Amino acid sequence: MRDEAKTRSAGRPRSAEKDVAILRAALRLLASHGYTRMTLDQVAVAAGVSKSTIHLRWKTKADLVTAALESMRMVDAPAASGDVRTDLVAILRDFAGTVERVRGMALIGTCLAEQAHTPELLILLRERTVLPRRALLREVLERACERGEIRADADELEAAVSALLGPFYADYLAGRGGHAGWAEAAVDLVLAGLCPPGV
Amino acid sequence: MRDEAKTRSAGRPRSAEKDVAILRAALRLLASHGYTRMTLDQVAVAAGVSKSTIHLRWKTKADLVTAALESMRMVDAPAASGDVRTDLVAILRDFAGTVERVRGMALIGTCLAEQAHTPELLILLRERTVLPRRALLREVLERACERGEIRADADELEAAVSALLGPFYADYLAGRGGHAGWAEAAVDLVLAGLCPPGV
Amino acid sequence: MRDEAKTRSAGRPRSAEKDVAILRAALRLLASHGYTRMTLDQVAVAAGVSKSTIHLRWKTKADLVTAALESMRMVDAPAASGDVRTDLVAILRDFAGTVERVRGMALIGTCLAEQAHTPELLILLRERTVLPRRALLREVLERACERGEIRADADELEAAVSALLGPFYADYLAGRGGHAGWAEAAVDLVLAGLCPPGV
Amino acid sequence: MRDEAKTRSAGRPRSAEKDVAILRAALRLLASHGYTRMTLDQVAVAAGVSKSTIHLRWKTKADLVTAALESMRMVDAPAASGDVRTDLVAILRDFAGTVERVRGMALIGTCLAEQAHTPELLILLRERTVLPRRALLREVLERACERGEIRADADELEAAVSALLGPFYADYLAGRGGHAGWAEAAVDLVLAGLCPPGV
DNA sequence: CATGAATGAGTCTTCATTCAT
DNA sequence: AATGAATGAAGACTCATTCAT
Repeated sequence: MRDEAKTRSAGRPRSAEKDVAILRAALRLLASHGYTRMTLDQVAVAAGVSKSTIHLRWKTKADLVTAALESMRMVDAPAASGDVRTDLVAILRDFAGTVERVRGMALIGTCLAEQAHTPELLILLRERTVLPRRALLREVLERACERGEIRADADELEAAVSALLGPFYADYLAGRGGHAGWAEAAVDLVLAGLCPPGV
Repeated sequence: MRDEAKTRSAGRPRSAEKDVAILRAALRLLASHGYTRMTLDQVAVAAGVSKSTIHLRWKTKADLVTAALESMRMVDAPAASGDVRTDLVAILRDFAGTVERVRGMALIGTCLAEQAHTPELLILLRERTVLPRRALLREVLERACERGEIRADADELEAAVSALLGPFYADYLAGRGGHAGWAEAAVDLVLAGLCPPGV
Repeated sequence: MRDEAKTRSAGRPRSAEKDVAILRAALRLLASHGYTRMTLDQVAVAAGVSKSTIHLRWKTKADLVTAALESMRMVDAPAASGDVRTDLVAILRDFAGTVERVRGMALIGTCLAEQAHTPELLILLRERTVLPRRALLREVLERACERGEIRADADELEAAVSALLGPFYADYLAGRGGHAGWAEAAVDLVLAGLCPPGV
Repeated sequence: MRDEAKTRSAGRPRSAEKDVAILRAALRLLASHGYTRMTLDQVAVAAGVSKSTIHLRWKTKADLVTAALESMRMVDAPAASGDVRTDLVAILRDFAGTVERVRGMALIGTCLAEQAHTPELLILLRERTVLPRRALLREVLERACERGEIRADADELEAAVSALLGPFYADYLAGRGGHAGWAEAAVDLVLAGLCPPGV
């Protein structure tokens, strides 16, 4: 008999716990098995629900996976110290940590592999994880620009961001991922390239 | 009556043409559909052979794909001009061209996605394509080192190679892949970082 | 506070409008999709109620369909002119019209197809539609008998009724259903066969 | 190494026994369960093959059922005696016997019920069973026409055929199917209607 | 009463792999 | 050697039915 702003729709309310349980399970299985190998059965068992409960929320497997990717949250930005180098390194380390924690490379792999068949996956991954992380880095660089510590136009800033993140991917593919000091090396290289000539 | 490494057993010899046709078809389909979505039927049809003919040569699907990856050939190194910058840019451009031509990012994606299930894939990809390309780049850098144009130890050289290739991956994931000038920007950044202080 | 046959239990009375909406929807979907293909979801949507509301009234799908068939109403008998031929033709035409309007042949088909699994269906269809229609025809014939216009015993009358209706089914199955004049031809044939020898 | 007219295609030949076993099983199950209730599992078990073996021959369930219907063979025409009445009765009795033996009414029911969803079914049933039977009846009538025993144009002949077969369907639906003498009654009625006036 | 959520059994179809010719 | 048949083990999705609000 409560008449709140949001009028409760009739019937049994949909369990929010199950929502997140399903999405989490899907995301984890997606990373560990890949899109095609991940089965709805696995997700259902892992989430502790019936397969039909999944289908009640998402019509198809692609819908579920899409939603799972959409639900992905970037970890919060590391605290800014004000020092360019420190901040960039912090972001890159957090990035590497997150990728490792969520099996990010496998996730990226699935999205790349499915590009021809389910292009939404890569698009979503990009919007939810890649671009936000890049924005973080660019912001630090922009502020340094304003302070006159570095000099670069918009295009050069994008290139700098790619130069910061890129080595991580290249290292991973070369089998030398996770080696210490990669972040510092990348930051130093970029900052050296962007330092105003006179300094 | 060729006497090659493989000892010939009695009966009709296996057709070498079919070998390469199968491998080529597998590689192409692997890149376009991904490991799990690629079916042996598709490969058989594309190669113009029967499914059994494939199994006659490779016991399982994983074996076939492994072989296909093994058979992958790096394109020949671009001609060296002697100028560091020119040579590095040429290698990176050839790299980007090859990746695009063979749908390399999808191929990489499949190998990453299958890492938990079929780790040989990524290992093979690394050995056959990633590492050789890196060797090309490192060689150019090493020669420049010998000439005194740049200064770096072994570790720094590896890092430099990752800094050269990395932006390509980062750009791709950010949705800004294939934009002009990326190779030059990467090379300039790296060379700036490696130039001897006095110069 | 209606006091009908069905004893009212406490609480909100079941909506009679929903009853008929559900039954109507069920009947229509039964004819267009067949028993097994008709889903309760479709019925619920078509009737504008929830699936549970259906189950509240009828325990199972078979029960619902049975009730729907039971609720089927024969269209009223065409006005009798007193002339045998005219009246028979009128009944047959009305029959053909009804069958077409309610997709009767598909409905009959479902009942026949389900005979092994849900025999009530055919029984109900028979009682509610087939037999009443036959009674109409027999009545006309009986009156003609009393007037001495034709001569036949009970068995022969039943046979005559089958001879009147049968061509419709045979034509339908032969793909020549709905052709003009079938009713007249059937009536003429039957009347010719039943005419007293002396006439 | 036989070079016969039909060059044996390579590989293991497809088992003809399995072909007919599958088709027979499908037809039987179609009649007893109806199209939608019949499952490929049932067919596979009944035919003693694996489900995949069915799919190897027919892409979909509809294809299988269609093929089963196509494979249906009319029983051979009863021997002709030359006497119109005798021959017509013989055909009708054979018809009734066949319908009973193969659960024909259920089969017809399925085809009618599926009309909206799989119209091929009814079309096939018509071509394979209904029309051939009608042709048999019409032929007898036509010969009688030629001998001058009856008189009718093409349209009237078709109507006569429907008048012969129709009572069977009408009786069945009325619940009085299979009663003795129906065939004779139908034949007598039709012959009476077609006899030349002067006789 | 009425609704929407939740479920388990079931169905078609796909596919890597093994057999028979 | 090469082919096509045959198979068993899944997997996505549907649906009648039961629960909880």
